[in-house]
Amino acid sequence: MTSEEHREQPPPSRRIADRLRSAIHDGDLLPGDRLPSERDLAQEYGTARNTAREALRILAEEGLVDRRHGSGVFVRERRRTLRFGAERYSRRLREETGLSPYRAELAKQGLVPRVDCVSIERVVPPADVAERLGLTDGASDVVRRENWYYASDGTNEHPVQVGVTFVPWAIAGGTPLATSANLGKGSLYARFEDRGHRITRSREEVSARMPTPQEARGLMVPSGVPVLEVLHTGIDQGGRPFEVTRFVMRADLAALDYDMAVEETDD
Amino acid sequence: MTSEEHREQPPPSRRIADRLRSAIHDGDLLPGDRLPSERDLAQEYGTARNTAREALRILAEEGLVDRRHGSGVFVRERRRTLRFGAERYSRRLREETGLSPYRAELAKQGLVPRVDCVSIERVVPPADVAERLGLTDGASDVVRRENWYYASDGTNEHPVQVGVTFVPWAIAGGTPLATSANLGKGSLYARFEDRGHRITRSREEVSARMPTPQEARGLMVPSGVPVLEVLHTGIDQGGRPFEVTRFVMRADLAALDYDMAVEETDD
DNA sequence: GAGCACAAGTGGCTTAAGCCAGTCAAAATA
DNA sequence: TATTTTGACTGGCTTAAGCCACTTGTGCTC
Repeated sequence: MTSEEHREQPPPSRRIADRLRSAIHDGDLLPGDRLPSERDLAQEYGTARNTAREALRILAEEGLVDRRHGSGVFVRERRRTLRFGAERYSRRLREETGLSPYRAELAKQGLVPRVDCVSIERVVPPADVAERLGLTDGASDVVRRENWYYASDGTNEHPVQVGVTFVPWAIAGGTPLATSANLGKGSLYARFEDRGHRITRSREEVSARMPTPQEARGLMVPSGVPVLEVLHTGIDQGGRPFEVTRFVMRADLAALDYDMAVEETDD
Repeated sequence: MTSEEHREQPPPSRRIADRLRSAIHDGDLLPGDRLPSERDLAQEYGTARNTAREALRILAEEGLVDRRHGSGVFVRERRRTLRFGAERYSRRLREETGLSPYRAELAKQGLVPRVDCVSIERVVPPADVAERLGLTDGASDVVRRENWYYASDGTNEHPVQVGVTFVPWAIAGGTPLATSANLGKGSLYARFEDRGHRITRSREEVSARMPTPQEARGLMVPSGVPVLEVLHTGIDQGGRPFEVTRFVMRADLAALDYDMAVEETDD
């Protein structure tokens, strides 16, 4: 080995990506701005078009830019995110507004909600759901309700999340929960109260991952945007779980707020 | 338009990716298995190597496979995730074990924790942090403590998360909080109690995104894995915020558990 | 003025070829 | 036997060229 300093420098595609990333962070490129075209970048840096293309792909993977076929590559706009917290299960909120948690949350932020109940079925629940509902086995079928949630700012409507709710047949059977897309005033949790289950605790297991191709299509998740997955368990006044919902939400449009007492009392 | 059915079929790279993805989901390829090499795939599907390469890149972006230079592409192993919940701030847990929340959490799961306090500085806090601490402006500097958290299963150690804690100088000044990496028995929250701030509420704002290049390097985040970002605010018995911590954690190694009372009482 | 056709420009995707760098096991060597 | 060397194989990255599909603005036509 000679005495020369071997300054490990990144490959050309990385260097181009680094420079563009800096320009975005420094404000030289503002949200909504168009980046130079692949062909222009290639010429500017003296590389092949594929190399410039690779640089843009890196930025797209990081979620910094949007690539629009036929139109160009644009600095991604920072969207206002919806914030969902546990207070959305509050009966007070429900009674004051008569709205479902999702509708109440969007109303607070001046957005127009739309919820689409795409299916109601009687099924055997997935293992993790059955476990949380305390259904050991056998006659353990549940009602599965799949809802799609959209938000509109007046001009554009985006899908925000999917929620799949599982309710033991013992609770849902013979009620609108098992049959009706429209659950009436107060929505889901009001119907549970009708059946004697008042939500008093909420357990939420939160994780994040990249969307599956189906999720990416369905939620129109842009590249470089993960999803938040929330496995929510509703627990009634008797400490019994009565409902499990799996939410999958676009992480660029939604976030979660939790405001909790730090417990010193119980175990 | 003629009468022929125009079955929109995906490009070759997608088709290869789809087949490999199915093989993974169906269990034909198990976690840890090696996928065919780029050159083999290209030959098998009669495409250029770059096309096979693109297929593997798609799977890597989805977080399904690990690419190891010189070695091959492997189905990613499902890791056991650490679950962090609000009960980790409990004084009971602290007093029983004498451990910091992180150490207590890992101990419960039989893993070996390591925490590295890499810097303690007096700085002007970022705007979002200052806002949550109720610092309007002026003499609003804080102590900034940066901690790196690792987990080891006995053979391999992984970085799990970074936590950057901000404490108003009015609270931290002249205490170990402002100077010492090792905070002694009970760690951080015990020291706050020494100063008269007992944590009674915890506000956590949870979001997810792709890591920045620095984060990806520092946390060794594999491709196709997002990070969870948690902005945590500690609130004392008087309802005053006394500490804000921004956690950035690998979403493949960690998740969040929240178990909360649904509030009917206060506003 | 409204509508349409077209052309220029953009990203999407592929090919075929090549060189580089990391890995790993087999073979050669001490 | 223990160590080193070597070479085959792996992914990393680039080039140069080409065709396709989508978008958009321009200018023409009715």
